[in-house]
Amino acid sequence: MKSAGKSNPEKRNATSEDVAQLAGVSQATVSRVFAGGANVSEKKRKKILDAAAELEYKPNAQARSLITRKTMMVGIIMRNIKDPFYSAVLEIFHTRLAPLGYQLIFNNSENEIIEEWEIAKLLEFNVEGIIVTDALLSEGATRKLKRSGIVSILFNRHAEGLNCSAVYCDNYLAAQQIATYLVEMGHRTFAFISGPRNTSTTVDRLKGFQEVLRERNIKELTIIPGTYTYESGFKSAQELLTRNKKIDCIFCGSDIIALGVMDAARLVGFRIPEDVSVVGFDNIRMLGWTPYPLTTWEQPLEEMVTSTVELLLKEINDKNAAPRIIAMKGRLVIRNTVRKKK
Amino acid sequence: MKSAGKSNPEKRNATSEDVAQLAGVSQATVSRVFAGGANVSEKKRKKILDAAAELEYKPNAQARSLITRKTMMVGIIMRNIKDPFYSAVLEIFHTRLAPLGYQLIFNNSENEIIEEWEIAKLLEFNVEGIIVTDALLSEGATRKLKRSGIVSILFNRHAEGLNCSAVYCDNYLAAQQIATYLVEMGHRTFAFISGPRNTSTTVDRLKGFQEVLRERNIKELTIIPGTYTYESGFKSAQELLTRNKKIDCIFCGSDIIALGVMDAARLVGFRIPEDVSVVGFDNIRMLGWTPYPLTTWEQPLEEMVTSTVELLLKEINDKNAAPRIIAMKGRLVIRNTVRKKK
DNA sequence: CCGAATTTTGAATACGTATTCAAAATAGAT
DNA sequence: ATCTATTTTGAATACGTATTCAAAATTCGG
Repeated sequence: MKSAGKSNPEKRNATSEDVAQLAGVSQATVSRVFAGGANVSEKKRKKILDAAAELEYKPNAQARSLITRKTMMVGIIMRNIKDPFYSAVLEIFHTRLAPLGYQLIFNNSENEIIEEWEIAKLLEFNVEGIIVTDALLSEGATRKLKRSGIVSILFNRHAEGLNCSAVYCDNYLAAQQIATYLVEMGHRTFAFISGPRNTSTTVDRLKGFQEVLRERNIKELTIIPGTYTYESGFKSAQELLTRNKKIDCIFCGSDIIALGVMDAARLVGFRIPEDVSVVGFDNIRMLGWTPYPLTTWEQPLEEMVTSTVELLLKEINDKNAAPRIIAMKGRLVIRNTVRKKK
Repeated sequence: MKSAGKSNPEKRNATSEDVAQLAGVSQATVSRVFAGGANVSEKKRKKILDAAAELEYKPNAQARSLITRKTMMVGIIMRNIKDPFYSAVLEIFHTRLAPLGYQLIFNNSENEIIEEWEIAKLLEFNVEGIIVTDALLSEGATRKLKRSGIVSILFNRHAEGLNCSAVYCDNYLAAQQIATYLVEMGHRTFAFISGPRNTSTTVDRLKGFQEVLRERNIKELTIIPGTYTYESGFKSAQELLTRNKKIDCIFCGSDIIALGVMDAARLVGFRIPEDVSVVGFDNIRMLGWTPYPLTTWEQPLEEMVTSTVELLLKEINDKNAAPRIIAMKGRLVIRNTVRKKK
């Protein structure tokens, strides 16, 4: 005896052909109702919709995309999804793309540079675009994408020669403003606990920060590159503070790094901000939590995602559009980890 | 003048037909090479692979799925992606599914119960299965999925009548063991700051916890339902501790809740664990951070995801398989937020 | 070297839709 | 009622692949 119940596992989903038959029209007309909604008489439209409802018909996305050459799918490749900043990014991307009918194919990567093999599957699935967060695309990957007519956009990174659009927070400007603020608060000796060296993020921030220091003729800047993790921040701060006690202020490459820095500092006996000031970057939600009233730079998250999606759509609709690089501003959020020094 | 550069936007991707022509064979043979790898002579295979490489040919997933009736796509609907526990879950799902050739379509939802309209798009795209984390499927949605032959699996939830597979941590057992541990540590008055009431998660834990208390003839248990957020935990603890100072221990529905609880408690002047003990649930990575040395229940994350994927594949390959509900154990992780009371 | 068994191959077809083109139906003007 | 302009319709086709079926090529045993 077969398994009971009404569900018949052999039954195929209803097709537009089935609907057409039930409604007494041609398949073409059914298609018109579900595609453009082009000219079709009210009478038949109603019949078709009724038939479709009865059969629980829904258009087949694969068949449709075969003919329209639009898959309505976008790939997203993320590093660091465990960082709350990027969890939020993902959520917002979905919130923006879903109403437009786009599906989001999620991919994880550990790599600083996304290579061809990592996008191969997305190519087979003919995504219309690829969003890459916190990482770069290799030259090979970029070339392949371009040749396949697939739009790609870097989120929170940019690269000069790469011929690839990007949306990011203007780290140069941000670092300048942060540095200015810190100097005006009376700080003179600095450390920068950053993310990986040679990424645009780190380079730009360093440049902006150093520029201000140079103008003010301040020389004390220790640079410690690492990764964007709590552990990295913790370790770096521990080393820094035990070997050199004369740091006024630590500028961190991300909030998560800053949390590690704060915990390490406190563990070594430093009070924040009395003994050492700390500044973060991102303004993640956690900073509302009491142990971490971190002064930080807020990235305009929502706007960055909005711009990215706009750019994406624009390039999808005009494959000849030249790549654009959009820098967004952000703002300093002052909480309680920077002291006023006399 | 048109935009310069070699990329020709009108160029279509190479098809198996193109490859066939270049290699001097039939389209069918090309297909055989890329599909099953079925019988095809070494000589021709080589020719075909060379031609394919030259044309940068890759099979078209949509066309393929049309004929094979396998889309190699799985949908995942997540609540609470901002909770680090679930960020980790997502990452692991991708890590498990990618090597199997499955693409993961990410969806976000705020809802406790996923309704039909939220899965409609996934149905159009013919995903082979849907994973739902931390939420339930409505009856309508479940019925629709079943009728469309789409597998669905609840992750970290379960429901009796729903005829839907589930993988979750055995909350009943966990709560029992936690309660036993707490009682043996000398605690007598308890609060349970939980997630939403009426979810299996909360119900099971409450049942297990209460059972132990009943056995030991302990009556003091205050129950405060909320959501799985820091803010909810913070607020609940604040209320609880200002109105009733005689709580030995607070059992929290998730680690994130517990972090809010701890911060609130400290703010009100309670030391942890000297004045009040706190226990969490999940064992998120953040617990390695110094301010939060939380004793908690570790969910066997990796194993849970592994089981979910196994179940998924099994049901995809045998649509008649009866739904299974798998409860996994986990273990108590003792850190430093529960005191030994005399 | 021959016949049988086996492997390899290509022509044809199906998957489910959108679109083109010409025919049919309708509306509109007189 | 007649003729024209417009709207609505269906037959046919294309999208790019996997698979079936029968024919062609190869291998094998003696």
